[in-house]
Amino acid sequence: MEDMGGASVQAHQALAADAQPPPGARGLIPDGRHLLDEDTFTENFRSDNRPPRTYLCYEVERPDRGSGVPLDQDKGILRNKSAPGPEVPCHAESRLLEQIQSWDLGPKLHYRVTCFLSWSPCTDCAQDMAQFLKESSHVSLSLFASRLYTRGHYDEGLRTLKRAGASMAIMTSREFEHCWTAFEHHKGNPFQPWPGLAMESGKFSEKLQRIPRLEQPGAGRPCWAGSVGASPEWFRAKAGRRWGLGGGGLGGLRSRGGGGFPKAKPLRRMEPWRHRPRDPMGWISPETFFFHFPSLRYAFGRNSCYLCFQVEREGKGHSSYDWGVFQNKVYFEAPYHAEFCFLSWFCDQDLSPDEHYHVTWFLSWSPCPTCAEEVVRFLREYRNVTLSIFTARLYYFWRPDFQDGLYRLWSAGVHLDVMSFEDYEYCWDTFVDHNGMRFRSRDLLRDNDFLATELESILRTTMNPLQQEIFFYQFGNQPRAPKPYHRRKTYLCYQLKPHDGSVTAKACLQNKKKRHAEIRFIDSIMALKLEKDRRFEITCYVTWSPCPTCAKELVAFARKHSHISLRLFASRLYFHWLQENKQGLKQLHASGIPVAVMSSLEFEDCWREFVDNQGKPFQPWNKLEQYSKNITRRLRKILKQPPQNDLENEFRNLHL
DNA sequence: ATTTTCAAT
Ligand SMILES: [Zn+2]
Repeated sequence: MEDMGGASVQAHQALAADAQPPPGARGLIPDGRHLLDEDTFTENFRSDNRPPRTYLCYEVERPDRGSGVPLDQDKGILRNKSAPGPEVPCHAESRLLEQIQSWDLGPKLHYRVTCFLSWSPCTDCAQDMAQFLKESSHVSLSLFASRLYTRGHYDEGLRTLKRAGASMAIMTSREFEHCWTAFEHHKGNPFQPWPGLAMESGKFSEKLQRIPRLEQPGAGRPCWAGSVGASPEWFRAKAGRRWGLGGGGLGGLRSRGGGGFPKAKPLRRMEPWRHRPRDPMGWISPETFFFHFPSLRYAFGRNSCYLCFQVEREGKGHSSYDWGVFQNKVYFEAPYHAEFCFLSWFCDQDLSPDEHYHVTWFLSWSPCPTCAEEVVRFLREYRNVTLSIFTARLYYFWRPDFQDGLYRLWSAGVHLDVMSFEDYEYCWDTFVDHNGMRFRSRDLLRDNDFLATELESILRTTMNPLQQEIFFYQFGNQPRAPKPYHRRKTYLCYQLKPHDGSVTAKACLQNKKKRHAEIRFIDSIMALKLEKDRRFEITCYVTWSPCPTCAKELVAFARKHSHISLRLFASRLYFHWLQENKQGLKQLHASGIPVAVMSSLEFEDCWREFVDNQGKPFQPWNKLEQYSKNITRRLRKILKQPPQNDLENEFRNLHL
């Protein structure tokens, strides 16, 4: 800047160094020193553009004329110089500092510099400017940025700059108009705000204000000559609706290498802030968090679901990070669960098969079976995506179909867990508009232990599908348990269908917490709240016939729910020589619950419906039929039935 | 606390 070129010449040099448009062809008006042409202004300052370069328009207010600022430099336009050649790259802000330092300023006088930047300063520039301000008490600096440049530790930079006394704000239409008038070769055309200006500007303002400890008490919005302290056009997003504002990065995950050059479009090509109806929002309010995220067993009134997500993207030699929040919503009158919103947004991103994506969800409700199915399908298709789900509460956790959904997620390799204290803290720090407030768990963890145990037992004992070895061992009808010896426990596989429809629910249950599988089965069916005026049929396959207590419970269940007809097939008879047990079986029969012994037909069906059979056909074990016949003979004796007859064959064929 | 529910699972 030692030459006498002035701002426009420097900018020309910058353009030349860029080797992009030939000097003078675009950008600055050749004979209008301090003016930008209309296209350049629009391209660089419109906040919905994201060009990989920075323009800086500055004005200096001097106490008097001739106080050290060269006449033609009290106002100027600078842009960064990128460095394809040997030159060291230089941000526009550095060039401004160099320029100011080249002036012969009177140390007793006061100078006010106002800058309008197309991108806010990067970390390094902000630090440099802060340093400069500390050394130059006779200069004050006001910055207006069209957009926040959010790479690296930009927030620290801005904080430092602010502490050094600079004032900072996002440009509103007032500032754009001022720039238009002062720096733009507008040929007399009035400034036309573009659609969405106020919103874009407001979003960046919010983001700027959210930088912790940025605002100093009493520090207001900066003024530039002529702004007369008019109230700025703060954009206020609708309550609870904020959109993510890319870049940056959060605790522990922020991208490194701040000050990369040139100021390029942020690495992430995912842009959740583009506002389409299914796009995510940014932060949620503390109220939302404390209402929607506590781990409660009885969660009254939580009629919606929040999904806070982060996406860690790892590619060759680079990685990036994205985050946001989804809420379930109705879109063209159709409801979409939050999970679905995420998936549809994510699949819309510019994904590369060469990169790996690790997705983490923090959910207020765990996924429903439909969403679980959707997720499983998604993971099958996107092999380079892994998913972790931390859920605050379990959605309909007592219902077998919902349990099954969770089990399927888990089987598909999803890391699934109930949110822990640390997860809550992380969510607070990352997704909540906490305004610097420290995390307090308050009631968030109230039923956390219960839910964690519940999930664990769902994943452990909701065995859908059954593993092959377990099926063979547990359902085997050998008189003695084959070696190596394991205890043969009760497994109950049930299949429910409406009389005139196809299967609507099925699951395999074990005893749990001293509740026999049969009782859990009754619980499961009750939880479905089946319509009373419709007829249903349930087939159960059990490894052991019911104990007397369970038999009684089943009888009571059948009496109470006459619209449900129930059939039982047992592989083996449980302590059938005991009078009590015999009695139970008789009672079942007497109350319209037929009990029969599983034959190869039933084993085959059980294999097909409940076992992770990997498409293989059922292979009967040695003497299966013979054992089955022996047990059948025993049962008939108990039930005082005549030997095998056609009636029984019909019964078997009826439901299969 | 046998009832909580991405409001219509
Ligand atoms: Zn769902």
